[in-house]
Amino acid sequence: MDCSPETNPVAATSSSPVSSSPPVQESPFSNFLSNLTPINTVKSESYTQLGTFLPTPPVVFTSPHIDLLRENSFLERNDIVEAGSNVVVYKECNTNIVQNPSFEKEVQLSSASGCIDEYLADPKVDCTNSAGLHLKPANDVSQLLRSGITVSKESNTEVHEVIDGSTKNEALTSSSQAEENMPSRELIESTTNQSSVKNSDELPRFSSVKGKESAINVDLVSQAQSQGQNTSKEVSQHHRGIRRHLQFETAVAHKSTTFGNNESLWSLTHDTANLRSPSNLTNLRTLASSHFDNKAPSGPQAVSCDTSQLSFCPHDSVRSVLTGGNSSTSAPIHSGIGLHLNSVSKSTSMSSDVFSSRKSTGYLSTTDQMLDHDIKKDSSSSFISGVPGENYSCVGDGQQESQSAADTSSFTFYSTDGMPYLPCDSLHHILVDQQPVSCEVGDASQDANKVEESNQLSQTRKRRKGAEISDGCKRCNCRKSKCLKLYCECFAAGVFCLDSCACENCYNKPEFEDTVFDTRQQIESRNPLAFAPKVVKHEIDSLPNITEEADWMTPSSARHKRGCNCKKSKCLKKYCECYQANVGCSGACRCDGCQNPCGTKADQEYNRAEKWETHPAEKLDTIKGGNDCIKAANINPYSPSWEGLCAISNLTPLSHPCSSMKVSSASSSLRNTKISQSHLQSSKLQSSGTGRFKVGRSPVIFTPQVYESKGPYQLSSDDASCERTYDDAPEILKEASYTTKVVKASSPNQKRVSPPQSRAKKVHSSSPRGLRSGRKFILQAVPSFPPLSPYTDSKDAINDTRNSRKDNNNI
DNA sequence: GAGTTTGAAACT
DNA sequence: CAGTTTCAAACTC
Repeated sequence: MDCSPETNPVAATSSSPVSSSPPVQESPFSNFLSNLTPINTVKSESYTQLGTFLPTPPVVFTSPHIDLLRENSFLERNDIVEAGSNVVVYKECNTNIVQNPSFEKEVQLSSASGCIDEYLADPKVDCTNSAGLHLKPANDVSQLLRSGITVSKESNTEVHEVIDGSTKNEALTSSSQAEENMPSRELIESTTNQSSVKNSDELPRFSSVKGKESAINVDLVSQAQSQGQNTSKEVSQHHRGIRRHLQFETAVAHKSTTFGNNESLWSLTHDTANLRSPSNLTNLRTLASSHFDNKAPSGPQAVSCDTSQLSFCPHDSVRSVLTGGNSSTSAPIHSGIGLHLNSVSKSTSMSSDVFSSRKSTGYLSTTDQMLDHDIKKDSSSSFISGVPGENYSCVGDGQQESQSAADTSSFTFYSTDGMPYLPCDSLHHILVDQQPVSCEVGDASQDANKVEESNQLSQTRKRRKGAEISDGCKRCNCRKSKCLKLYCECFAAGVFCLDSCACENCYNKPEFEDTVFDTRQQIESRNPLAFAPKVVKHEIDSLPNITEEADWMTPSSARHKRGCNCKKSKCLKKYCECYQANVGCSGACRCDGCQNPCGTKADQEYNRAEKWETHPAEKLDTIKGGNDCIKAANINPYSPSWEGLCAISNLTPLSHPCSSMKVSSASSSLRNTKISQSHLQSSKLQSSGTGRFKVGRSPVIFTPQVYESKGPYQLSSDDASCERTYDDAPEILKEASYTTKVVKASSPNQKRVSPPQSRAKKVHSSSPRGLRSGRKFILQAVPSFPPLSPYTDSKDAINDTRNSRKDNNNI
């Protein structure tokens, strides 16, 4: 696209070009490193002390994974194994990857933005050191790396020497183990080599965009994985694709910040809820990668977690950091990226069959995809969040799909709001389907044919009007919005537009990263939930002590967050977002003549009302209005706040589909913070208001379209609840969230299940008639999650009544 | 493929 | 906050 930065609509706030790199030898980085304490000398007991040095809390792996971790060299460097303990404390590099310049500005203060760079720059710089480097000007390493990037291949050696020398730590530099397990050096070499291959046009991109060093590094890593001799074009495209991936990584890294030290999020105990943590995802990916490296054929049993729960909300983490939130709620950015990168690099040698194996397992990570495509030499990273029940679409690079064999492309999986739940397998299919095109390399004639076919397919797809493509991938077709408004599906999903998009004058590209994020910030300032998933799936079947509620909840009680506003489509066409998402309309909808096959608004309202009528006790705590209450309550049934109440401990931000930026949250912006339930409760109950989140840039934009959340009190890690709490969310949302808790606290049969706190007391009991009184409701008293299905518990008579009312409503 | 319809997003 | 406009996807032909 002819998008020149000069015409940047938003502002050319962007990126301050990075001028020439300072002489490497003069970088203060050297002196800084020289003072670092060798990580290996750190004992577990000194974590407290270390904590002051390392903002990143230790990562705790449960014993079942210790061997695995060891086996995969995850523990070799910075890990601390407590003797006689089943817990391995893996001290993770506090890699705050801030690819996003916008975030970088914010995060640098409290995080080691340069950590990842350093980590990459010198494999011998362990995490501890890296973590400590947060004190260091973030640009130092970046500058070093830039220097390495910009220097010719011949100078790579010199660069490395400089870097190594800068550490002045023989222990760090001489460790063959580190060398072996931390192929960063190789990566650097490879990347620098590649950089030498880049044409002159590429270099400026690497070095001129502020805050992109990390992304660049990761890009380089990815490139290094499989690319030995890539053409400049390949590098360029690949780079672009990776950047998308990196955004996600960033989000992941930031997201992890929100996890408390003691939380088991990092325990790789098949805790699906944990997978919602980007950090976990990262680790899992890493683990999976590593695991596959060694045991590819055996499948990802080690990572048998349900990736479907993955969701990301980078914002939260970053904001938490920025706000200097307390450690309990906003742990220092904790990324695990180091591991990830490490594994990535280690996975460079992965064969495609390994990927096939992974794909078959249902666990596909960014790493997997990245590796997969790297192996194919034509793809860039992508992120997949196999969220069961979550719709993901692949925002793919048409070129990739069509030209993958010959050209580099990137793709990103989105979770589309409109699609039915797409199991991980679906994603696999997508990838696998692509594989034949992109993977099979060998026969020249075949390749040529495939390329031709791919090109044809690509053109066909690109011409196709509409975003969705047969493969489930989406691409926008924006013409006037510059892809910087929510009109743009890509932008809304938190992903960059792809080359395959048919958009015009597109600014939603990595080149305009700053613009994109600025715009996002603006939008979020108007509507903090703008990039939140539109649809969330709320499963309460597993609600402890509230099992009966499951009876009146549909198996997948997903609902559109805001509800639709259809007037003419009767919610029978994809114009309707609810219909598009395969979710029933709810009281939040303002649709007319709703005939949504997944459930009409009337059904929803009736069910809810019926339930409450059947169980007036609940009304005592929650009702103060009539049906309006229901509607009002439904306004935010899936709001982050609401979700946060459901399972604060299991926050799951998602941002873009297949989970990607249509698992986005990327950012989406999704600012999901994993906050201890107790904390959240207390904060909520304390009248909230504390700005746990600040609307800021979303590092990564992954906005899963469908969130799955479970009961508020389900702390089980098995439950993936997506809880997002937005302190900056409208008060109404907070209140709604609160009310949800109140409602959940009551079982249908009037069994009170330890209501959240005394706040419920504030809710005045209302007469049983309150529900239908028609009075204006009080949001705080309204349950936010209406029953999606008939309250089976309500007996047949009720059902009969319901049917009759339904008929009336239809009339 | 062009044109229309639709409803979300953006604007006022 | 409501009404209007803009926008792009969905849809129709």
